[in-house]
Amino acid sequence: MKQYYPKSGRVILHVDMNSFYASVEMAYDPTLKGKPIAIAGDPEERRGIIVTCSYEARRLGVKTTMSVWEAQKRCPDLILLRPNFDRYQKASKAMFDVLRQYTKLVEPVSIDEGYMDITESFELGSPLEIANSIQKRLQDQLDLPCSIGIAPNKFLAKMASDMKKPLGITVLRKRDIPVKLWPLPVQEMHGVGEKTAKKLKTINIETIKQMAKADDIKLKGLLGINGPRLKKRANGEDERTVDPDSINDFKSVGNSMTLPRDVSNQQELLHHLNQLAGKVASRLQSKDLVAQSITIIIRFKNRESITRSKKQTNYLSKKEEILAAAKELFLQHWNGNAVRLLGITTNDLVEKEGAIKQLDLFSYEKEAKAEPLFKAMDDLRNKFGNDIVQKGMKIRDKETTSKEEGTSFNKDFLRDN
DNA sequence: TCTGGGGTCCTAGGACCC
DNA sequence: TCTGGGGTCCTAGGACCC
Repeated sequence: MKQYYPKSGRVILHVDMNSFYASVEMAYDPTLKGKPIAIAGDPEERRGIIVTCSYEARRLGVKTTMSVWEAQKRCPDLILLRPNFDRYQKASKAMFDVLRQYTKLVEPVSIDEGYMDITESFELGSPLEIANSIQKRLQDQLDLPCSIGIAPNKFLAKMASDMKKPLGITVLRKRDIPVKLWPLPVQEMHGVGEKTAKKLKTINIETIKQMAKADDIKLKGLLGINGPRLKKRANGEDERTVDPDSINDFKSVGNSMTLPRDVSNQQELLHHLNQLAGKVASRLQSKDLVAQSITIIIRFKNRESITRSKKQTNYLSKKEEILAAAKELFLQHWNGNAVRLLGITTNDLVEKEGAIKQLDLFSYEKEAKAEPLFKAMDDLRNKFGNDIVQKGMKIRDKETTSKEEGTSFNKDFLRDN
């Protein structure tokens, strides 16, 4: 195999699975192949939406986030499937295991997409050869199609993987930017949504090229620090590194539910809050995390919503603790109007081991037994600043809790257990 | 008789401290 | 006698993404 030596810079891949949930279902049941299928919540439920759909369904006018009844109106033969998250989770793990055969520098960004830094992987072949090999293996071994972008940084790789679907491979080099990237509408940029596109239109920015050439001061006034950042991206500049560990740093864990019908009965709402608290607690515990803050969300019948949060004096992890904190916020802030959706989110998460250590320190402090340790930590703070001391503790916690187990990757990943 | 649920990041104002 | 400005924490809301 011909060796490829990078002349300069990085080589980043963005691997994006094509209509992931639908593809997993078709891999699981091949008789579904070639048919219009969609993954959606309960079809009997009036609030169900299309989560993902096959390309056959897309051709017939079905789109993600469309309500189920509208999708059925457009496509009467649509096959509706309930989501099977365990199945998708398994497929996802198998897929990332394949990616990690090429490099350890794999950063999952969601269940079905991730970045890879293959700068140092040139002994495996050219970037294009590597991308071809990955795509073929995912297809042959897992029966799952993907698109891959190849570029010198994350932003360009992400834009590139979007350019050809399904089963595309797109190279986007710096010199390709004027021809391949700049003609696109600015809302195609990752990070520019409906609202931002609307704002940009007020200063006559409608294409990525216009964004690339825009005035920094104007952008900053309009979009804050995100303005100049987007301009840099439009010019193909993005320094973010591929971080394999970022997936483990949870910032929040929460659950919410749109109620089967709008509810204004307090007892009933508290009952739903109780259910949510149970879900959040079990997810926190399975991740070995405790929370220092809690947020509730209440969406009313008219779709307006409020969030209310409170920093806690104690760490939360048990269902009863989470329910008590959520209930307090709810009773304090609910105005009695009919509720459409309820949610509980826990924030400021700390790994349980670290939290116990800190609690231990706290109780020692009360008993004034930990003088030497506190003095040592104070010394460190004086020397390096508080950040370093906290980071050190966090890193240590991570090392002790990291775990990995192998999975054989073949199509059977879907059928076992 | 439309529009879910899981997240991340940023902004902005007020409290509080020095 | 009338008045500062920086920094951090807490809270609420908004934009965006998959």
